[in-house]
Order: sequence, then structure tokens, then C-alpha cells
Amino acid sequence: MDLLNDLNDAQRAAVEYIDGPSLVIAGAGSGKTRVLTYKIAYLLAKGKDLYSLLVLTFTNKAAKEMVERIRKMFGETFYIRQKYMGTFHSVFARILHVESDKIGFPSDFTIYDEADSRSLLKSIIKEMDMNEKVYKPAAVHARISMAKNHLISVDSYESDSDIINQDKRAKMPEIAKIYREYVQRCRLANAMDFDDLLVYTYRLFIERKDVLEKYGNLFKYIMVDEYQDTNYVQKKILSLLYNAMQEKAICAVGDDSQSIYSFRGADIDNILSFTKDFPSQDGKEAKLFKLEQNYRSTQTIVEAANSLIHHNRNQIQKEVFSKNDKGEKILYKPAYSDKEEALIVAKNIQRIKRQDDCGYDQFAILYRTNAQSRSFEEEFRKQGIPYRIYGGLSFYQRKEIKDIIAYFRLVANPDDEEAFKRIINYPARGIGATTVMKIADCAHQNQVSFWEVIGNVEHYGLNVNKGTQTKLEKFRLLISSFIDRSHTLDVYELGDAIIRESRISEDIMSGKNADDLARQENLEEFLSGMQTFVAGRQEEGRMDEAYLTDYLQDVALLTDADSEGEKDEPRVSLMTIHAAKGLEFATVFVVGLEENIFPSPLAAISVRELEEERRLLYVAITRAEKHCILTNAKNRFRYGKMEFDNPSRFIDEIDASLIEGGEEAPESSFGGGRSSYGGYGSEGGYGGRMPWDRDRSGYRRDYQNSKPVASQFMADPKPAFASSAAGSLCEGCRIEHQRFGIGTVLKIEGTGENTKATVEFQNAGTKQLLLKFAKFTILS
DNA sequence: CGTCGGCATATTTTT
DNA sequence: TATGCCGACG
Repeated sequence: MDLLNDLNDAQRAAVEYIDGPSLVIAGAGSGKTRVLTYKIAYLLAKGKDLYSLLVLTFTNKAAKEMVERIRKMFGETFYIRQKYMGTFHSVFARILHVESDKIGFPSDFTIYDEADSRSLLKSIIKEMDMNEKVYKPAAVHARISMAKNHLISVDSYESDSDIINQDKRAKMPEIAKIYREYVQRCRLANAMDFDDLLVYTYRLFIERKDVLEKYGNLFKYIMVDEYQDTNYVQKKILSLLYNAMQEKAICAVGDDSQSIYSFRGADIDNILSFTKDFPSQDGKEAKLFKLEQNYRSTQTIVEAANSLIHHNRNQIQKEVFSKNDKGEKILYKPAYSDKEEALIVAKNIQRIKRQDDCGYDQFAILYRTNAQSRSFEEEFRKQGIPYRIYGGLSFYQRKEIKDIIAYFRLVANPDDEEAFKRIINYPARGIGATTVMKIADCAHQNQVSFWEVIGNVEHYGLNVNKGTQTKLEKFRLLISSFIDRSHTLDVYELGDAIIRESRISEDIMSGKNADDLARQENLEEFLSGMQTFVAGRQEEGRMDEAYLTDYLQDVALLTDADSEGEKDEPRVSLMTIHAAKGLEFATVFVVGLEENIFPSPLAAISVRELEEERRLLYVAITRAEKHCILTNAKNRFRYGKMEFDNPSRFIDEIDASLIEGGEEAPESSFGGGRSSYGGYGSEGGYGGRMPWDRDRSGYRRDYQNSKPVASQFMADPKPAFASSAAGSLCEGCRIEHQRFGIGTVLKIEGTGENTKATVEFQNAGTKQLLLKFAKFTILS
């Protein structure tokens, strides 16, 4: 078969083996995604139906990338029906939305994100009169999450003396009680948190053999990406499905050396024991394939990474190698201070940029903790080096976005307690904390949802005065009116109504300082997102799936990086090593290689965690294609104080013959000490904010594209986002679209409200636009 | 109800 | 240093 010619022997063997279980250990840069996508293509070519493939990844980004690649091979029709390809959470959520009634959940359940979970826990802790200082919501949630990921129910939690003792040692002996209430409250709110999506899927399959059988029959092949990151419950679900399959076939791809998420419950033992956990039909161990040729990095980089990782005990034997150039040695540059460290990095960026004649986007600064970005930001700003910081708040976590989504959620599922609390008084409608407390008490006593209470104030004996009662009723009617419309209006139309009638638009559009503007732009971006969603569904001929519930399913699990992609000016990337997984750069700086930072002092006590830190550095180094530079600082400004640090032990673990440098840099920099810090703060020095600065809310903006929606909102509150000059559009016209840029109209069809145009954009591909919504100007 | 100032607090974070 | 949260106040 043609497509196999692009693969090396090991890759091809892994792709071609489809008759039983297999584990593919894919060393860094060895073409893991390639194998995965080619394998899917191979299975399809062998006649397997797309629906019969269960393909699971961890991130939306990975899922998307895979779909894109396969679409390139199979054409446009492909992505219309990738029902069982996606993240663990999204695929299981999809299954649960269909099956949840069988385990006592209405199918319109909402998904609580991390913030919702914490907020709920906070309320519970408060209600139980526990000390919030002791029972920190995040810490409590971590415990509960750990329990869920290990399929430990409330009852087993309570009766497990080990666990209870751990809690006691952590001075939180009552977590079991909180856990019980939390589960109960999620049920009442008809909500599942991220972990529940897995736990309830597991329970669904355990409790309902018929459902398990159904999916067991449906799936002919299971594929899992990043298997080293799976946790216990994920493994158990896979195992159930696997055993229910008629012909047992699963392929897990991963790299034990890149397991860096154990603090999230990932269990490296899963990958180490895969071949035993998933035996073939006749009871033999699963086949093991190893991809050991690295195509990404120089020999030196690969060998350096190898020499480091060999200090780990617990790993699958493999020898990653490269046939690329030998390349330069790893550069080790110790600095006197964090400030000087940034200076050295900046200098080296300029040097390599000149030497290799490459763009700023070829460089990445990788650090252990987000807080380390500061000194680099300051130095880059001073030198005019464009940069972008990854991480920080994701779009969907921004307050204004969460507020709107809370409305959506409440409309879709009025029992959603967190959504209710969020918007009951936003925008301000005179329903204060006291009233909410009363509702909470009342709901609690009667074991019903908040919504239920305000719908039957007398029946539940809610003790509020007449004025408050009127306000509550008004709120209830507002939401009800949205509910009534939610099945007839598509999500964009509904969103428009919600934003307007709830007076959110008034609230957000009124201000005009920098923060307000940022919020407005976020709102606009959100609206275009909905628009794109509707347009996309339309394009796929699925207008019956362009309603609120469909949108929420999509958006609930979309956390970050998705709104990525304005490829403007090339910039240096700054991010944590965790965030860099799966990426590659010509030049990588791994900074802050000091004891007390990397390895993290909290991890350095146990061998297991220390090994994970080592894998973390392994991941960092193997991101580099050509140049890898390690730095650290002898003195670091931290928590307002100057602190002394020794170089990281990991530096000594790398084969010394592969490293050059090490002598303290005789860089000119005078002192690098305190002196200059105050002087060049955000005010002084080069003052004005550069275009690549993060705005206050940490979000990138797009100045050019932002105007239309906002101005229309402010100027003319009636026909919301009526499109520009749609009337005079003709086939062959060139237009400039607000989001997609310049394109040519290929076809116009439909009339009036439903007129749509097929437009081929220069950079965004071919899109169908509903003229009613599309915002563009006609160029010719 | 919203804002100001004092005080504790300070990993990594796919969903 | 810088952020986030609570309590006091207008």
C-alpha cells in the first residue's frame, strides 16, 4: 500500500499490526502522531468503518491535529463523522449524554469545570462550618479527584483506614464527609465534574452489561495516544471495553520517559504493565513495538537526553538514536543572577538568530514554574524581542465568558447550582448574598435544587420579603423565557437574546478603560465563536445540531489552546515544560536549572517524584532540534528576597562530554544584582506597552478584527449583528471577512434570511457563510 | 453593593 | 514581589 512507503521499518510494523493488542513505545521525536494517523488510515483502507474506531487522546489539540492530518488524506468528508475520536473526556461525555438516563442522570447534565468544583466545595466547607484555611478547596478537590480516579466511592473512602489516616496527617480528617456531600450536590445539580465523566462511564459499563455489549460490538479497534498519561479509571474503562470486543484489538501509543502528569493521577505503571493488562485473544502478551529513531534532534541532543534519563530505574528498555547531524554540544551557561540569566538567553537568541538566519518563532524558553517568566519578559521587552507567553488563564475561564456560559448552562439545565450562583445577581439585580444563603439552606433542607426552590417559594417556605420575592420571580421568568426559546433559536440567536435581555451587554459595553475594552473584546470573540459554531454546523448540514445543548457539549470540554492560531509576527515562546510537551523548536533554552526549582524541592524527597522531575527535563531537552541551552542562576530574586541556589543535580547527570560551557559567564553585565531592578520596571525605561505584551487579563487580542460587533452593539441595540453590505454580493466578488480574511465568493445560494455564500479564503480554506451573520466588506 | 487596604500566601495542571 | 481574599466602610 502506498501510504506505507512514508514510514520506516519500525513505524510500518506498528501500523500494519492490526490483529491484536499492541503497545507502541514511541521515543521523543520518533513520529508518534505519524504512526497513529497512518494506522487509522490503514484501518480505514482495510475496510474498517470510521464509527468502529475508538480513538482517544488527552488534549483537544492532539485530537484536532490527528483529524486534520487524516482529513488531508481522505478529504473533506472525513471530519463530519468522527464520533468516537477525541479526548477521553469528550468521547465519554458524548456516550454519557446518550446513555446517562440508565444510571439515573438526565441527559442534559452539565459539566462542572475545575472552578465550579472548587466553588461548590467552598460552599460546602462553609456550610459545614469548617475552617476554609484548613480545608482549602483546591486541596480537598485534589483528594476527591484522586479518590474518583481510583474508583474509590464515598463508602470505600470512609472505610479505608489508610486514606483516613492520610487525611488526618494532612489535618483534614473530615474530607470523607465533604466528599459525600459533594457527590450528592453534583447529583442534585444534575452535574458531572471532569472526573465523573470517567467514573460514571465506568459505572455505566459495569452496571449495564447491555450497554457495554453495545459498545463492545460497535468498536472494532481502540487506539490510545499518550498512554503513559492514563490513570486507573481510564485503564479500567479501556479494559472493560476491550474485553467486551468481539475481536480484541487495541493499540496504545506512548512513551514512559515522557510521563509527567502523575500529580494529576497519571499512573506510569499503566504503560509498564500494558502488555500484561491487555493480553491477546489466546492469552498471549500484547505485542510491543519500539520506535527508537528520533527525526527531530541532533545526535548530541538525543544522547544527552538519554544519558540523563538513564538515571531512572523504572522504565521500559529502549535506545533512542538519531541519524541527523551530530550537531553542537549542549551549552551550559550558569549566571550570577536571574536577571543575568535572562540577559544571556537574550544574547544567545540574537546570536543564533543571526547565525542560522531564522525567525523568533524558532526559539522557546522552557521553565519549571510560571513565575520564572518575569525576568525574561523584562529583558525581552528591553531588547525589543517579540515574545508570547503561553499558559495563564484560558479564554473560557475569563470571568465575562464564564458568566455568559453560566446563563447558557442554566438555560440548558436549570438545576445547575454553580451556574445559578454565578448569575443570580449578575448583572446586579438586588439579590444579595443573604438571599442566596437562604435559598441554599432551603434547597439543602428539602434536598432539591436552587431552581426548584425559587420556582416554589411558598411550598418550600423560603423566608424572604416581598421585594426579594418579586426580584426572584423576575429572574425566574427571564431564564424561563430563554428556556422556551432554546429549542427554536440556534445558539447564536439565543446567545444574542441572552446577552441583550439579561443586560450583560449593557454592563460590559458601558465601560471604556483598558480592562473594560479587554472584556468587550473577549465578548466579541466569544460571539464570533458561537457564530463559527453555527456556521460550521451549517456547513456540515447539521443545523439540527446547532442548538444550545449541542454548543455546550462542545464548549464545556474546550479549555485552552483552541483559539490559538493568529500567526502574526514570529515570536519567542515562553512556557512551562508541561505546556511544551508535544512541541518542537529549533532552539530550546531550559532555564532555572537549580536545586529548589528544578527538581522542585517538594519532589526531591521521594524517588518516584524525583524520577518524574527527571523525565520533565528529558521532555524539555528533547523539544530541541538543533540547539539546546541550559541555564541557571546562582542568586535568584524570589518572594521579594534574594535567594542563593546551587545548580541542579541534573546537570551533572548529563554526559559531561556532551556539554560545553559551565564556567561562570564573564558577561559584561555589571552586577546583575538588585540595582537595576526597580529602575526598569513597567513604568520606566521603555515605557509604552508593546504590541506583543499580554494585556491585563492575559489574553491576546486582535485589534483589527474587533470593532464591528462592539460598535454595533453600542450604537444600535435592535438588529444585533446584522451583516454589512450583503445585498450587492455576487459570485466572483472578493471580500474581506472579519475572521477569515480575504477570499473569493464561489457560489451564492438561498434567498433572504437563508442566503449563504461559499467563499474560498486565502488562508482559512473554503467556508460557507450565512450572510445574515457574516461580517465582511466587499473589496471588488 | 462595591471598593479600599491590610495580611497571608507562594509547583507543574492535558480535561 | 504580586496576588488574592477578608473585613471595614461609604
